Amino acid sequence: MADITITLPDGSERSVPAGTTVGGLAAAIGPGLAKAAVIGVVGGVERDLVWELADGDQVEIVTAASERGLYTIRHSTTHVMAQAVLELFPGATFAIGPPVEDGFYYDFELPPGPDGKPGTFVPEDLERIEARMRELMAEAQPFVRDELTNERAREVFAGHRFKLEIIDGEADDPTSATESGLVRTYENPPAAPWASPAFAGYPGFVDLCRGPHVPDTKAFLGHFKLMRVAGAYWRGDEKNPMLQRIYGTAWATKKDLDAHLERLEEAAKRDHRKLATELDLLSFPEELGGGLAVWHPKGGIVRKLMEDYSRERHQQGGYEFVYTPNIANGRLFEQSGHLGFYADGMYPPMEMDNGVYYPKPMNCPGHNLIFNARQRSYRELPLRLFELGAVYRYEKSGTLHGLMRIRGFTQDDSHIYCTPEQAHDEIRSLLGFVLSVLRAFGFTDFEANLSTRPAKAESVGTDEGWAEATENLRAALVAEGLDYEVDEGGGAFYGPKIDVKVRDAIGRSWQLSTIQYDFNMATRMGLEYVGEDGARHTPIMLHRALFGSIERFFGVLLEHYAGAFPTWLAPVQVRVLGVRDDHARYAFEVAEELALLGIRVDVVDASEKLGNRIRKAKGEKIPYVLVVGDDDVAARTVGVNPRGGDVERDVSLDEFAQRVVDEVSDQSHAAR
RNA sequence: GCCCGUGUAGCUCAGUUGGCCAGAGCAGCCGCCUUGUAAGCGGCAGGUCGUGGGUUCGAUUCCCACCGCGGGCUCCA
Repeated sequence: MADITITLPDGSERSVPAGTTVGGLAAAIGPGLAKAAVIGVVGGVERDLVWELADGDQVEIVTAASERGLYTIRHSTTHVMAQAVLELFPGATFAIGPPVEDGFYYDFELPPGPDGKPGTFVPEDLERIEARMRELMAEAQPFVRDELTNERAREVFAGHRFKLEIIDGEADDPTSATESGLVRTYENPPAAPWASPAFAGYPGFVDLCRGPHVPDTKAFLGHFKLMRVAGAYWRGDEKNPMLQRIYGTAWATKKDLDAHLERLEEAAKRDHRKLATELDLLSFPEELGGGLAVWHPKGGIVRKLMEDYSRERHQQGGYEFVYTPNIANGRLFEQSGHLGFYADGMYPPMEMDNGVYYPKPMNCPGHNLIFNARQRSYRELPLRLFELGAVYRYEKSGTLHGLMRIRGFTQDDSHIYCTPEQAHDEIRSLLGFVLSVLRAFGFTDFEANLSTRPAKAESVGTDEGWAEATENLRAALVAEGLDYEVDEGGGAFYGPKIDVKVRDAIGRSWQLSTIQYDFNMATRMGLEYVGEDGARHTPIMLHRALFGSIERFFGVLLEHYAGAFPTWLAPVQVRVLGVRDDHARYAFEVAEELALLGIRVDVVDASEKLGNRIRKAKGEKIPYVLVVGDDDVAARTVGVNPRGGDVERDVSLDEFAQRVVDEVSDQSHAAR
């Protein structure tokens, strides 16, 4: 047989016998790669290891170490899960089951129970399914690719209405594909035929799928765990039936799986709702209503420090401070467009004698009224209005989530009005300002999304306006050296935007800041300024939130620091403990001296053993515990027990005080 | 809003097949101890068992509804 020539990713060519498969090529390159190969990418298309290569193919071997390999493992694992479910629950059918970040899911519909409603999984079912999956994996059933005609596919999946919709092209499935009349499937031939066959002509499991898959149900699989069951609407539409979704996680090695589970545990430990209770920061009293929080003194001081710092920076940044009321006449929201576009997100109206009032869902209409309060000149632009504005939004009850998603919150909201000529520089400096403030709170790892114009019919403004605005945003991202992804068509109808995301201490990404153009509201609300030419012009209006929501940002910070706020933000910075009762007088003297320097300090008396008092202080994550005893009284010193550091004895009080003052000053100013 | 789960003291949790006054640790309060770097000892107090119905001789336990919370879906101009 003649040889064929294959091109590898490094550009090198290799001759192999005709009929060589992807797996065969991997073996020809080396035994290590043969073992590690999960799939191949042939001419840009992912293929199974048994795929036969053709002369001239460009081939890349994909291993489990790569993102694509891992995706394949997760995708194959979810097939095995579907097989287990369909076998264990006769009459069950299935919808889609793609790999997702960290794992996979599959959506099922179970046969109706005695009440006529579709069945549901109970948590114990997950154990049964997982056990069956491990048995199926042990059988090493091959993943067998096939292509069927539409007619044949309709016969095979006759009992599976969701699959029929996919075959007919009515529903999208990211992992299956129908094209040119042929339907691709993968079969897993079982060791013994199923008791109640679910697919015409097959002894066991077959699924619509474009693949590729691992070679068989044993290879690369097995490091997985079924995590939870949840409801999910078919095709993501709440008008459609709700299916039962099972989420799982799967990894290439046991080590990776364990590391993932540990990360989840770590995240659970950092959960801001748990820490908020433990550290007495804030609470969500049931009596107050869903999605509403009260701030306790310890949380209140941290919030105040955040807000003080924000105000200070904004003042330096050329912002002007404004205040607008919490409710407004419905006419304002008619004019701004909120009642037209955003009514679902607003609290219901209050009837008053002279009209209907709504709690404000956003601050922009109020700020626009300030702009409109008198005639504006180009000489006063850019005009930057800033407010820590409380807003209320009606979030559906099922979406509420601690501080991250609440109904009453405070935006650090700014609206900037400038001339078209100023926009480029203004956005550039705005983005720099945003990043600088975020850095002061300990975030160093940023990413951004640039969202562009949605379908024209849904959006306002001119092509030129959108193009220039988008270009200004892009230029700012480039100038700041920020990694960004373009979300094509992801902008709001009124303008393009940048969303800034940060990575926290355990690598999670949080979307915080946003910078948005608004081509809509300036026109709707008749904003105008008089230009150098004496004519009236519509200003460029920008929305900008930095923390986004003070509440949510606080929650993110709390999780980022795992409750251990840096000294400048810690509710209590220093706790003084006298060794015995008779050191109390000196302990208070120490506290007083520190307090005079603006340090937040408290004293706990000696009614408990020192060790226990230290333990409690550590539990409260206080940055510095000072222990004072006989030696310290005599020499005006302190014993310093810092959070996460070693104990230091006989430190002069003045020296310690200076250290704390310097540390606070350095930390809160580091980003400038 | 929809699906599943869950709801016992301020917090973390026990409470066998429905059966006498519902338990523990921590936290709180009161004593004792007088203490040098992550839990000294004793006592006291604290609960309409989420709320409201129902079944039952009897309900924290079983059923229904509602509310809150958790995980998802949807939503987030």
